[in-house]
Amino acid sequence: MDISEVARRSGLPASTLRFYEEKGLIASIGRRGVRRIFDPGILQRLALIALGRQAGFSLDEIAGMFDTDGRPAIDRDQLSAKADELDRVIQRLSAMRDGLRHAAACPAPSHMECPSFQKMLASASTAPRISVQGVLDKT
Amino acid sequence: MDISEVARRSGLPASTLRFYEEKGLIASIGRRGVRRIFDPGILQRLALIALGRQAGFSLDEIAGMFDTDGRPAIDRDQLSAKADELDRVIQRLSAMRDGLRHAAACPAPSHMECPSFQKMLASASTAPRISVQGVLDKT
DNA sequence: TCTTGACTTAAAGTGAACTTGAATTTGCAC
DNA sequence: GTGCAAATTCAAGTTCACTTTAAGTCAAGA
Repeated sequence: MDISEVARRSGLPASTLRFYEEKGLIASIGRRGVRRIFDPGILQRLALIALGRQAGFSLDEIAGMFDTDGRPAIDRDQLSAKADELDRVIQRLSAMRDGLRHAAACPAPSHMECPSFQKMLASASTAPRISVQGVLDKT
Repeated sequence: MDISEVARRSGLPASTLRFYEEKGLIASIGRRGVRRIFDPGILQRLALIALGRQAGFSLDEIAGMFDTDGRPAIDRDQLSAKADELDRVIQRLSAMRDGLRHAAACPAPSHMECPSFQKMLASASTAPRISVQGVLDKT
C-alpha cells in the first residue's frame, strides 16, 4: 500500500502519516523508489493509535505502548489501571450529562439556581482535570 | 478576595486567572489600588469553566456560554444537545473501557489476537475523534 | 521519451492554553 | 515611614499535534 491508500483507508491525511512515522509511531515496510510502502497491518496500528488518542493519551505515551518489534506491549496491569481511570472519567461525564439534562428541563430561572446544576459544578471543580497529555492530570 | 485567595481556593495559578480575565472568561469586581479584587462568586464561575473544559469545550466556546451580565446563558436546547453529545462520548469511552478490561483478562498471547480488543479497535478507528476544541470533531 | 501529478524532505507556521520573564509598582505588616 | 513580598503589565516562550509551504524527485501513463 502506498501512502495515499493508507490515507484513504485510515481517513488520516498523508502529512499526518509522515508525522507519525517521524515520531516513531508507525513505520513503512520499505520504499518503492523514494515512496513509502506500508504493510496493510498499518491500519490496525493506526486504529490502535486512534484508540489511544481517544482515551486521552499523548502521542508520546502511545509510542511507549509498543515494544521494539512494533507489537503492542501494554501490560495487563497497565490495561486495568487505564480501564479504572477511564471509568472515573466516565463517572464524571455521566454526572455532567445528567446535570445538563436536568438543567435543560429545570424550571429554575437561571441554571445557577438549579441545585442539580450546582451539584455538578461542585464535582467538576473538585475533580482532577482532563488534560491533553493523559486522561487524568494529577496536578 | 484577592487573586492569591482565588488561586488558592480554585487551585488555579494566578497567571491562569489573569489569562482567563484577558480572555473575557472572568472579571474582577474592582481593584484595590492596582490589585484585582474578586467576588466570591468567581469560584462558582471558575467551577463552571472547569466543567466546560472537562466536557471538552474550548475557552472560546465557554466564553460564549455567558451573556453580557455574566450569567450563564446556555439555552435549554443547547444544553440538551450537549448532553446528547456527551452521551455519545460516554458510549465510546465505555466500549473502550470494556475492551481494555477484557484485554487485561484475555488469555490471548498478544492483545492484537483478542477479538474483543480488535472490536474496540474497529470502533475506535471509525468513530469521530475527540478534540481539544470541542467534544466531537466532525472532520 | 516526455509530461505530469503524486510523492518526497526540511523547515516553518498554526492555534489552543497556558507559563515565564523582566521590569515595575505598591499594599500592608512592622 | 519604610521595606519587601506580592502584585502588576506586556511580551515572549512552551508544548502538543499537526498543517503548510517550498523546492525538488520520480513512477507511470500517453
